[in-house]
Amino acid sequence: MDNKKIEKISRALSDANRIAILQQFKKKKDCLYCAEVNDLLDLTQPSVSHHLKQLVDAELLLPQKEGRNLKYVLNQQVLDEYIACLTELKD
Amino acid sequence: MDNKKIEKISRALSDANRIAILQQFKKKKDCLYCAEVNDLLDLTQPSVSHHLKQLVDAELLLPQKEGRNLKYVLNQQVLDEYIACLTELKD
DNA sequence: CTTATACATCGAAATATTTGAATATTTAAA
DNA sequence: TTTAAATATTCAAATATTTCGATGTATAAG
Repeated sequence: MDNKKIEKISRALSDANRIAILQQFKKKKDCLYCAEVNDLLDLTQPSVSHHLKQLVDAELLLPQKEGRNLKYVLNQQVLDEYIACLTELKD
Repeated sequence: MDNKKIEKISRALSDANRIAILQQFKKKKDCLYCAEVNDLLDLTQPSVSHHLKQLVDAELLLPQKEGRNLKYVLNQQVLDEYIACLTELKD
């Protein structure tokens, strides 16, 4: 993972709303629907869409269309790689 | 570690210059001097000072004065706690 | 085919971040 | 005690991010 990617993922994680989205996966084990995120956050739909886009662009979330709905799953591999880079900082 | 802290650390990590500073510890194993960071980055002294402040405010770096000089050490404990929070996201 | 639902995009305002010139502060050296 | 060196602070400009209203697009339902 290069520094540009580390920077992008870090930026995606640097917002309270986006952290809340990711933590919601702990409660809804496998996946989260876009509509559920709209209910979770105290923001308008375009703002939620913006935050989800940051997480998808960082590849922390993988989107899957289901008709009119959008389902997200956590990208554990990218998260693992990011954690590995941080672990390397510790020598 | 609460979400505010996760947010602050993530933001501190979301900049190419600050990532470069942290990675420099891999080469200079124990500590880094402020002057070394000024040499490392292609920025003016006030800008470097700003970036170091972000890292210190996030407690990723611990500053130690040495006369006129300033020495930084990596705060491995905070880094470990941050990594632990990210690991928890994976269920 | 028309309408409703789910989500995305655009545009603009508000806010935050990054940067550097100028200057201040602290401490060591002369 | 004057001067020089290392770092911090202030201020303003440039840029980026966040937010939301308005609107667009895709798909399902009637």
